[in-house]
Amino acid sequence: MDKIQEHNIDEEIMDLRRGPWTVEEDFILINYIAHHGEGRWNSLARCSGLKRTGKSCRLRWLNYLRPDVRRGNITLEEQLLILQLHSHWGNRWSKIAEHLSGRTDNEIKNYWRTRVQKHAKRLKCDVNSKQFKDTLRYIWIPRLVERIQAAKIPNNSHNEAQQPVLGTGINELVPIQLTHNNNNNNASTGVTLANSSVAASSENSIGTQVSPLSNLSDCCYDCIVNQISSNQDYYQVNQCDQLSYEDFQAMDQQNIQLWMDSTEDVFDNLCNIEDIWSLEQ
DNA sequence: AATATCGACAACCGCAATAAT
DNA sequence: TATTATTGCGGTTGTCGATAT
Repeated sequence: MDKIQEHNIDEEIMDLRRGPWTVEEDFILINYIAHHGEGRWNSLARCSGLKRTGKSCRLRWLNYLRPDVRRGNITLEEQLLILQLHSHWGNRWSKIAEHLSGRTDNEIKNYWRTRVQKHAKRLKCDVNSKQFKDTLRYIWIPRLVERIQAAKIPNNSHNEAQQPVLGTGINELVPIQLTHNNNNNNASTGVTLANSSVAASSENSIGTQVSPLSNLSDCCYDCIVNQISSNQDYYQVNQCDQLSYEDFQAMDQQNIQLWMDSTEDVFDNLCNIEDIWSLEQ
């Protein structure tokens, strides 16, 4: 008899329930934990009267019922953190979740799969590919930073605070404007991160007021898709002047401080990414 | 109005690490 | 020390509501 059969028979004998939790079950679980504390999930499952596995009880509590669990839309700041932490740690969801107060690993994992991976598909590249990672790093993340900054500016006619939470991040993509003095891969490689006054402009070419989202979506997104899918180096200014991966690395070294300086306020209430990483060393 | 498809999220599963015996 | 039970993690699947056809 294989393991799966054995497992199913065990569940039948114990008459275990599966699938979505009912309000009554939630109530029982909350009450039990209120009186006995959390942990010892198997004995909790046995003693509480719930016809669930200990695993199932634990998951329900941690991902849904726990009082400090934060639910709802992922904020821009959280998106930024997730992208940055994922670039460092990969799919270590629980580790990433440690740094997003109230968010569960499951929620972050779902966010990544439904939002981020979806856009990798649209860009026709693998989510783990260098192409996509670079897109995140040099387009999506800086764009998020811009939007966070914009949302913090009071009385701004383009104030995005009215819409601080997005269902998706890629719609805010705009091409980063790079300047590039390619003198044989020396340190002269330069970059100008997209200027929010230009890139986040809410006017289109004919001066019509449009939402920051709509003016970015189709034209710019298609531009990115076309360029990346046709395997051109997107990060070029002069037509024959392409940036290599090494250029990217050098660029990052040179401009990371600039970028951090320009986004200093953004991180007021966030953990310092570098600190987090160094603590993990 | 009925059906199909999609997206978001909840829940399950297998496995590995750790704790308890 | 070996065995068993428990816990936690990451990948995957299932469910359900919204939207498109």
